[in-house]
Amino acid sequence: MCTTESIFYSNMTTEKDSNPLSLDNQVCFSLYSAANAMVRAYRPLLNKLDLTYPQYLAMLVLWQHEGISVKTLGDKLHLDSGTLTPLLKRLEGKGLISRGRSEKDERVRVLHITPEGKSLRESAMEVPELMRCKVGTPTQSLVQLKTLCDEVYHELAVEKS
Amino acid sequence: MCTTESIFYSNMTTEKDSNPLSLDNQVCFSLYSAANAMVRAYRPLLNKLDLTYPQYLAMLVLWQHEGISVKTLGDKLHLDSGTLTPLLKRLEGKGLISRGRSEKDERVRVLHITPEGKSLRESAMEVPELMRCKVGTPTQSLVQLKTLCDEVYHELAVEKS
DNA sequence: ATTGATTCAGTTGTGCACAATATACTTCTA
DNA sequence: TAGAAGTATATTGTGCACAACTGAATCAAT
Repeated sequence: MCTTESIFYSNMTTEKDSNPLSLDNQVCFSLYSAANAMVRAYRPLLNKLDLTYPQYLAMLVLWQHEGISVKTLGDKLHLDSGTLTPLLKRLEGKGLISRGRSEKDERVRVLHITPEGKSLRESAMEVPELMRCKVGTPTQSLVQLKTLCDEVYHELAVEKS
Repeated sequence: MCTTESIFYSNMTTEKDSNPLSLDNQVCFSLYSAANAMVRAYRPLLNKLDLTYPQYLAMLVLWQHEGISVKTLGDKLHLDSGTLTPLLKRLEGKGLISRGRSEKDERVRVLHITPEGKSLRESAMEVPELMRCKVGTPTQSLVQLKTLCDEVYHELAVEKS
């Protein structure tokens, strides 16, 4: 149940249009636009690695956790097999990973980094720094943004159970 | 040029892994996950209106601005014609909008709301409130989140020119 | 008026994101 | 241990998001 004490919008000035169906008042639209712009900004950097942003995210996890399953990867990235299976096939096609089978459980795919995948990590190391240069926003604000995004994510994700 | 004084990550604790290629340290991943979760949370609400989230956004603009062009709509939604043309055809297919031509300039499409589109606004009015109920996050935090998202968006969007 | 650049919308192709479903394998339980 | 229930991955279909490109209309500036 909800107290319905307030509507789902947020604008800074009280003078502005207070219509809840106005785009300017919607947090979600700002979130959506910022996320799109962010992926767009990554593109030229990741093109040099021949990776998309979701592929880059998958590689980040696999560089840290060798031999995990599709399920575990999906839990970490908050993505399902419908998204990951074709993405992982593309990474396999580029020779960056291998998609083996677990010996203990024939259902699970075990994901391994190839030597080429490993060596790509060197080029990827500079990406966070280059990306940081694109955003003039102070670091403290970015920390705050991350905290708020994580908060909203958990509010929306926990509710599923 | 960039001062490269800091890398593009942000974690709260100093004890944690400070690897810039760690998922836990990336603002962008939090932003990306929160945006995905948000669209997912809208889905059951918008299913009742037979709209997707981007379609809902387009309708929000068209309810407020009758007779605008695809270009103007794209400027407001930060989307291009490659995304909007098929989306608008789907809205037209549902009978919610009409896609006319400008008399002054034969290149531009003029978008109008149909009576059915207009009447859908009534049902849409409750969506922001229902959505607000899904997020326990205090309003003040959401205002802050919106401000930060808008800031990041402009940092990334202005750079294009 | 002619041409050269610009603008608007549309098309094509790729790659997510996800719902719904399928299939194969595993585990639980009677 | 046979069948039921559960789990892991894969498949199919829809709808974005965007890059790259096309074609038509308009504008600029002679």
